[in-house]
Amino acid sequence: MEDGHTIFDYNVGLNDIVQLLVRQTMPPVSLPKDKEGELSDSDSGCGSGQSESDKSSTHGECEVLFSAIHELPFISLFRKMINEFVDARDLNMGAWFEAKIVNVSKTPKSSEEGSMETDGEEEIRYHIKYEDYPENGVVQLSAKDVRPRARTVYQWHQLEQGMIVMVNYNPDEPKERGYWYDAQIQRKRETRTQREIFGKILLGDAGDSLNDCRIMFVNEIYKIEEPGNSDGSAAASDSPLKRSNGPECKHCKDDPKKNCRWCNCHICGVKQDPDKQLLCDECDMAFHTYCLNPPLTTIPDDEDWYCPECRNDASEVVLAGEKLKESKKKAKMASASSSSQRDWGKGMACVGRTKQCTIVPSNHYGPVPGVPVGTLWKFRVQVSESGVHRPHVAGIHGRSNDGAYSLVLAGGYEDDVDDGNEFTYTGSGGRDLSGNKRTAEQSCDQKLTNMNRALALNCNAPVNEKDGAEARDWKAGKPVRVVRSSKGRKHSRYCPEDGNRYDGIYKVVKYWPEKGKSGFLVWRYLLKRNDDEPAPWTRDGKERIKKLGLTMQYPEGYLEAVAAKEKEKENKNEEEMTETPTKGKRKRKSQTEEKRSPSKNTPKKIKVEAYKLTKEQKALIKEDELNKKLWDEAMASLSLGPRFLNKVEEIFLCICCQEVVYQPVTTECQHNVCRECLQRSFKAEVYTCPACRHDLGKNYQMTVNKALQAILTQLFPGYSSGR
DNA sequence: GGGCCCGCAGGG
DNA sequence: CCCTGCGGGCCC
Repeated sequence: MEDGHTIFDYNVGLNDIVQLLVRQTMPPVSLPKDKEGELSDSDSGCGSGQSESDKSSTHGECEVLFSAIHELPFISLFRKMINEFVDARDLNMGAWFEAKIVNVSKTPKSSEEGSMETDGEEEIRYHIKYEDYPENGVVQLSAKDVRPRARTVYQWHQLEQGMIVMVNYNPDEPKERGYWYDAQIQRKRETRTQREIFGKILLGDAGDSLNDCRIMFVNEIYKIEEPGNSDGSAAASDSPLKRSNGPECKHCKDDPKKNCRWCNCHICGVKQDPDKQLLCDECDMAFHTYCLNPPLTTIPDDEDWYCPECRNDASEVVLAGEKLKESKKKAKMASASSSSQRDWGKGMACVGRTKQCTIVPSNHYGPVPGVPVGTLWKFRVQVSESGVHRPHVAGIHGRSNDGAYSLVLAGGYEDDVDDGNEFTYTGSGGRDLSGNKRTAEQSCDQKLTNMNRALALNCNAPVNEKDGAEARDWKAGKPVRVVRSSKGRKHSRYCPEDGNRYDGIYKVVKYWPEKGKSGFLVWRYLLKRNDDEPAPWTRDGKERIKKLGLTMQYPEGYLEAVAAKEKEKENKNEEEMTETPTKGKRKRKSQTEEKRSPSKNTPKKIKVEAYKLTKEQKALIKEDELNKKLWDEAMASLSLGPRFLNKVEEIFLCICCQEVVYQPVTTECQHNVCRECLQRSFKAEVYTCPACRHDLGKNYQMTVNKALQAILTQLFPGYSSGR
């Protein structure tokens, strides 16, 4: 994002997924005042195990390179250094390569604020050329990344634990020859047949370090040359024997006869015409100009070139301050051509979910654990979030080859009758929804497809798409969760006065096609209640609702937002009132004010019946000794009644998948993670606890906490299905 | 109070 | 990807 722009400038909406990269601020380039201090920096790998006093003793007997530079006139220093053989670090890999100094320059050290003010400090830049990579040209490096060429190979007996040396290592293929890295020796072992050295590979600024790496080439371990501590200038001016690196290409092992799509043309792999191979600036793969489609006759002039796989369509890129491109889907929607100026971003008409029910899968039959009969939500979107009825608008939720999981009674069809324990319901379809509508007049016959077929499958009888069917044993049919909406109140006295209420489980007794009032064929269903939990309109049901403290649920922040709006309105009214004081009419309390007060007070006023654990559940909790602390915390919430389960869900949420832990592994650092999630982490070579980054070790034994799994399955029956 | 029509979620 | 839909807020 550009400075001064907000998420809104990019038209990012609720629930959009965006990818953000934190922009790196360039670290200030600095040169410590004391050169010695810099060289003893353990990260640079220099110093090779010398004591501090040893290091300072080198001062004074230095040769030109790396000596107390600012004491010499710069020009003479420059002359003496040029053409010296050095090892230079590749800042990306952290490995050292043979190089030659071609120039030395002094640049003022820039201070942290980026001002060009110099405080007398200057930085020496070495301009070097890698011997084996002439194509890299001249590279500028600071002093810590350049040092005298290594020339002393250690004898086996000279190697000791703790020493810092230069070794050949291949991080990708540890048994193969690789590049030259600094390493600290961690272990040395000798058997009759083998000599083993294990070390910590030091990557300098390119990365951390790699622990416990087996060094394959123990006869080629080099001493790191001390700056200025050489046996005369010969060593620095004669080219020492070249060290051998691993093959450049790990795919073809540099075999010139093998075609290779990695180190040569990515399309044909043929090792010819290197001058006609273009390098992609993104993936670094090479491409023959003539292998491209269409082929290029000349090398393009552009500074950057991207291969067909990496090239971005410029018209798809969103620039700073530009709005996101409309999706193809949205472009096709009727709204695209509409000239409506309405702001659909406000209110509950078009909001997306902010939560998702994960304790049961979307194709779950039966009650949702933790949601008792009588639960009341203001908006359909909340019912969706709860998992009781997932579609935002649709009346039936189901799958045409499985069955229906839930439905909403909202009086959408006037044919329907409802006497609470039994109701008739009309299927969906048969309407012309063109013009981006969600509902319309019945304008053609309904078919027993989609949700209509789904609901038919709940009936305990073979499906009949022509005549319908009646259940042999209606209670044996698949259960349907039923929600009644206040919108149905005009036809049914069983619907709530406000909002949407979960009324329990019903079953399909029969279904049949008939001519509706519209004159078109509709599918009709008879459903009958089959739930042990008392219905909300019964005396028992009302009592239970009271006991459980079930009150209207509003979306987070909704009441506050409405109250603020109301206040604004009243302020306006107030002004008008003062202008006409004679009317003196007492203002009616606003509707929302009336609603808010009872719901706010309920937790205190009405004592909620505590959640009751069965004996077995209690025993299982006790058995889960590893999580005693967490269970103690959860048990303190038993008094919340059904909300106890929300607490448990929160406590045992897997930090990786954000669902209740499944086949949980309880780590030694007291966190619970799904075994699968932890395995995924290990596969990515991250061996730490996902919750706290405590190191678990590569060989960590993942033991599923069986007691925890058992109790969670009891509390959330069915939560593990589909995982 | 009723018509209009939007985004969203979900199935197919 | 397309199709479907017993919501819901704003405007007339």
